Amino acid sequence: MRYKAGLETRSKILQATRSLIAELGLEGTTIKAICESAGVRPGSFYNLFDSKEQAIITVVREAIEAVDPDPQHLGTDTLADLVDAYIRFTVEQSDLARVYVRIAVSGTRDNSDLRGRMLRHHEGRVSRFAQAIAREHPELTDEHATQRAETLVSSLNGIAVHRVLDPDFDVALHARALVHMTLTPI
Amino acid sequence: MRYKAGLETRSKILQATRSLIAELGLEGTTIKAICESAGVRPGSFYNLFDSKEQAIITVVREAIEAVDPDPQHLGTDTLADLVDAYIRFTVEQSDLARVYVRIAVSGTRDNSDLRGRMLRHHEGRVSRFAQAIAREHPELTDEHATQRAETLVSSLNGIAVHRVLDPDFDVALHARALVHMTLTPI
DNA sequence: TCACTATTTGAGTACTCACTCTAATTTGAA
DNA sequence: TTCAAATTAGAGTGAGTACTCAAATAGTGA
Repeated sequence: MRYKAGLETRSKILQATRSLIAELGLEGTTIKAICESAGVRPGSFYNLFDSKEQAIITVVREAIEAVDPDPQHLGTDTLADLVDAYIRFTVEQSDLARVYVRIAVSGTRDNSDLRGRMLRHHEGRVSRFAQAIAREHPELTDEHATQRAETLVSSLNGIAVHRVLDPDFDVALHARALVHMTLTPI
Repeated sequence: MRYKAGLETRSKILQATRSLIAELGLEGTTIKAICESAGVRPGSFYNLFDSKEQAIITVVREAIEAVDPDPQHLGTDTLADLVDAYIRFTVEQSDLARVYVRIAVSGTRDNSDLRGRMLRHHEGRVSRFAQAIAREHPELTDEHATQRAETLVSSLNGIAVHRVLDPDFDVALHARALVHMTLTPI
């Protein structure tokens, strides 16, 4: 992918993948459908992506990065910012949030490659939440901040999963309750 | 299914489905694999089940019912009992917990039949949690108890999802923290 | 302009899947 | 013992899947 034609094809494929996920879910997002929707032949697809899975993961990752309140990881984000970004992703990109969860729980117990990546991503998020908590509550030890961040992030994931089931679920309300509970001294 | 032969075949099929889910995950749980493992031909399978999905859902539902602390719904269960049952299911039957989550987030936005069943199941659980909270904390209004139950159950789901990703995740620790937070007066 | 590589083509491969159907066999109540 | 219904066998169906590959074409730096 060194010529601009390749870049354009890549972006057409990612756009088609995004639309298909939103319209038809993961089952409708086949290579055939992606290629038809992008106006491209399978050979071109496989010239740019190793697999269908790779294209889907790329779409999800880009969407998550797009709502990052501190993409450079400068430590300028507050807990409220982070939670807000999380809520925005789950509410505004609920189709991709569903795919994210599906990827997380796909495969078998010992499907180490993909699961490892998801875990690292989760740990990165926990770490940023923990730092934000520590900045706002210096009285907490790092260990405590991390533990609370871990509970909070996992709980937010649960909120997001439920929002996938029930579009009327008030994500913001429950997220706020969780943050409040997390920051209440015990 | 009126003769005992049918009942035996049914139980062989469910047992095979359970093993396959644990060994190979949902992708390995094909009709072919189920039938081979159960020593049965596809025709027999479809004499007893309408679809592969039905057999899988049966397995998951039976496992959830097996850990119910109050199967008759008499209102004798405490919040601790309910949370404990939840933890036991996610820890002891983590393969089925994974399948449960996968079913919940499968399909498209508007896949009403299955999603509706999952939602009703969730609401039933929230209602039992809310009643237990109300029994233990009569000072809370029903509305508040329900809202806290809703946050708690969704959060527990998140803990369960994360446990699926990371078998070392301390479900009990985080569940306890959540319960404590939920019951702390605001 | 040329040479080299990126890109595209699209028919084709090799496979899996859930599920069906008819005929044979077994069951158990009357 | 009879016999209708339950159960089983198992080859077969048709539709789908992700992905490949050799050959044609287009883009770009020198």
